[in-house]
Amino acid sequence: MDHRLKKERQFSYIFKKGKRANCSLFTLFSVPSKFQCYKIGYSISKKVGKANKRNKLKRRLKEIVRLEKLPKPFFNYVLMARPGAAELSFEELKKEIVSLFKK
RNA sequence: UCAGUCAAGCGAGUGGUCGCAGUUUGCUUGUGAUGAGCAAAGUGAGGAAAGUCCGAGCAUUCUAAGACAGGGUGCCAGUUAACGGCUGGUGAAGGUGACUUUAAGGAAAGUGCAACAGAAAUAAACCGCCUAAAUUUUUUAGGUAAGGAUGGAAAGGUGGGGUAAGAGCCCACCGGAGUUAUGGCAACAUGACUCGCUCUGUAAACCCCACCCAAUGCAAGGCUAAGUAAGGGCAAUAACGAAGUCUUACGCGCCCUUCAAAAGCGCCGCUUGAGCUUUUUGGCGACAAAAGGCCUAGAUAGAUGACCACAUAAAACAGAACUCGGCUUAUGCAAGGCUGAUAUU
RNA sequence: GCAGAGGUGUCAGAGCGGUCUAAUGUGCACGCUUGGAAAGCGUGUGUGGUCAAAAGCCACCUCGGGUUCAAAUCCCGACCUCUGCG
Repeated sequence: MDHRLKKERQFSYIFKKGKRANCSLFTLFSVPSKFQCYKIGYSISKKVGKANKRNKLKRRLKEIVRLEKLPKPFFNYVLMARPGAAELSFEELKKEIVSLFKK
């Protein structure tokens, strides 16, 4: 099953209606859905860095989400990164994201 | 040893576990069409993938020819599919040198511009110098571009002769123009002879000359549904058609909306290509030719991450998006050659 | 991915080869006006270096080169910002 969000409309819907959870470098939007499988999208703006930095950050975020099994079923998420997020190491990222999902 | 200069080459290895994206094979299962799931095998970013600055392929615009406008290039020869690139030369400039840089045609086809300063800026008498006359403070007329002052630029330069004072007026050297000989494919170089030689700079100002260029970019464009479909508007020797303008030929009615959403990639274009590599041959070289071997990303919210081990395992700039050839910029290493200085032998 | 536009004092914005590089508005400071303010009027005002200070001089129109006697302006290269195209 594919757990990625891909459509422009879904992103704009979640940004509008979702509940926010903040920390210094990330924002998590969450919205309840009808389906059992969760969906998660990643939004990383150009201010974070150049193409290779954004790519690497996204891969790491995907890896953390996969290993820790954070998202609950019947929910859709968008994880947004702010400038500076690309400078963290893998372990630091892990702490940030886990605490964010607990909120 | 220090300083410099040229610069070949390399730029995250190997094995394992989990995870991601194509390909092939097998099994299961579908659509109007493309497909989807599971398992195994094997593959998976760069020297700049970047900037988008040039040049091509490829695709579309019914088609074709010409003129004007517009744009580009600009020493010579070669190289290439092509180029504004590259290679080898020539001239010029910089550096003690190795070496580096170079938009380097034409100002005698024409036009424009040259602020301020200065007497005068493309033609000249402000001061000065000399001669003559008047007057004896100086003024007037003429000669003169050697000196002063201004400027980025002042009428070829330096020295000597000459002269009332001066002046290519005359001479020597340098510079310039023309003719010619030799060498070179050529740019050009060297020499000889002639001419005393008015004619600033700017063409990265307009322009002239020579050569080249249609425009738009894979978000091009095509396929499935979907084509002689339905509706509306305009028009009759018209209008439309290469997308700036015009002419000629030629073709043909032209334009808009809706039926279709899933679907801003559902599928094709999409990776075998001016491809990579080894050897030999030709060439100073860029490069070319021949023979052998190889198949090496193809995504579409856009595939490479995490952990462990190997003696250490750390590291810059940085991520393909139709594809090539260059240029430019960012950046970690670095063999070796050469130059200058110092020291020792 | 492709195509295009721009960068000038604190801010906005003209100038697009030449006198002293920068009009105008805004902001800021001071003065006049007022019982006090606002508005209005007038004057001044970019940054850095040199200097004890003022005046003067020099440099700076995103940055680095080039053409020219002279460049914010013309040419080349970089950096940054913004816009359009399904």
